[in-house]
Amino acid sequence: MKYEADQSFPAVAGAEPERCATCAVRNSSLCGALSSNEITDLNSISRRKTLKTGQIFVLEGDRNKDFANVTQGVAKLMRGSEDGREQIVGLLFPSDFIGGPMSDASDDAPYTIEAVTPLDLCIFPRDGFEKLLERYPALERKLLDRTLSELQLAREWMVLLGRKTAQERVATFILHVAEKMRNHGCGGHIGFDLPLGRADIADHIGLTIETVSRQITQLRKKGIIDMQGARHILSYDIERLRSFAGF
Amino acid sequence: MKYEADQSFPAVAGAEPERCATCAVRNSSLCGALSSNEITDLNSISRRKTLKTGQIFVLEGDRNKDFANVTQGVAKLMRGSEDGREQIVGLLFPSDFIGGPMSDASDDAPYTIEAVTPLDLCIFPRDGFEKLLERYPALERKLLDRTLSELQLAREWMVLLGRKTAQERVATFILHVAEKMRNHGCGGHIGFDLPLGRADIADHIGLTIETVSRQITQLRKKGIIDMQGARHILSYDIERLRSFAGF
DNA sequence: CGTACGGTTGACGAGTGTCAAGGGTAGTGG
DNA sequence: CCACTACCCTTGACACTCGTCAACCGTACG
Repeated sequence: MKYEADQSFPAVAGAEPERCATCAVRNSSLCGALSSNEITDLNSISRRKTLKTGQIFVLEGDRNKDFANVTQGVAKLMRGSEDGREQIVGLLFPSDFIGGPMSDASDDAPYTIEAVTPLDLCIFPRDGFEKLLERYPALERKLLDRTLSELQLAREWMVLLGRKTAQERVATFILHVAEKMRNHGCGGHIGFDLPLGRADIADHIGLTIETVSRQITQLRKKGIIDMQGARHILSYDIERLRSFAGF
Repeated sequence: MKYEADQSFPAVAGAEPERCATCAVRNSSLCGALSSNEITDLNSISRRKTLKTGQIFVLEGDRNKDFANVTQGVAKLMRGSEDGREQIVGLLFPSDFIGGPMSDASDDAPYTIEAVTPLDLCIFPRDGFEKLLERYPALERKLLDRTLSELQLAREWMVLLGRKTAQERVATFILHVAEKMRNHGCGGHIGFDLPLGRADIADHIGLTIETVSRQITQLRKKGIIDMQGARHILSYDIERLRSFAGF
């Protein structure tokens, strides 16, 4: 694990910090709300960090002092119980934002965040970031937009968990990840590597490993999807797959 | 159904509009972010409306042109399929806000909103409200706070739907509503009327009417709760009830 | 080559859904 | 004021999906 903590790049007026200008999520993340000049302020309080697969960014219940952008990789947001039950309540892909100014509660982290692939983060200390939220309304507005989108997604997932069958859950999950990976090749077909193993898929869609495995097998036998190894998924007819995803 | 549409109260400088000053959710709703002077602007674009039980405010898929505050009563936020399956993704209590500036999608309503009790709303046209969001940063900040809280709640519900047993779901639901109704009498006991019938409870916690009914009976027989009629719930030992709610 | 880990498959059982009947309660009309 | 009706809730019997437990397979890695 390497730190590049507290490197602040003194800004040349009008010029954008190098590492922002070359950042993979410069425009798709929250940073897209900021001009080259404005982003200098954000860059000056940021530090980068890389996590290996399985490493934990924050642990449920810990004091959460940092926000972050995901610049590369995938992370899971999860909640667990003592008796071993676990629910993944969200996935974080590049350009997603971690944390929000929680006014209501203590600032304890409500969820554990863990890297499911190698993960690059751009981390901002809480205090500094909140000051910038006040200074730049466009930044706060973009955070609001993102939060609303996540709320809508969480509610779609409530429909999945509350009312869909095992088969529909798996089909919906595949379509969801395909969209997030932006790998749905133009012609209505998809092909990509699942970032999650069977256990994580199960914890995300409210099933067991075995049921997930069986349903994937079913979809294969029906010719809805094709697999190369356990992780690589292919589908040549997204519409057909979508018809298996329920409502 | 009565309208008091487009009554604008010309503001005396420094004075608060009458119907805001006497509003039950003046401080607990989004309006709490605004001073007496500022709220005059919001009042001038607002209109009141009362819905009877079962009436629909917006229908899933319809063009949603209004935002609103709930001033009295309870509404449900739901999503349904053609084949009759239905999931309630949220409940709206007094001081809750309806709608959000959805930047990403079309402005079609993603959910149906229906009154489950007589419902009083304070409605704002979308355009006017969004202008006020820009003019008053405190208003937008409060909307962000609220949205973050709802996101957290939605994710708690994902845990319920994904990993809890029928019994835990019912216990969690009771505790949740008790808290929302702010009727948990000081001494660790609660007593209140459920705003939802069994069918709506079932659609909210991802079960069937029959299973909900059976689990309530179970909790009664175990002495965890007591009931007077089908709607009024009593519990003299919240901690014990909480221990049945899972994690 | 052996071990470990993740994924698959099978047999079985538990928990919840489905179908059906019966009971309470509130509102309506005679 | 009482009976009738309609609706919601409860309860029972049974079916089925999905969870549990266990064995097996394939691949990666030492």
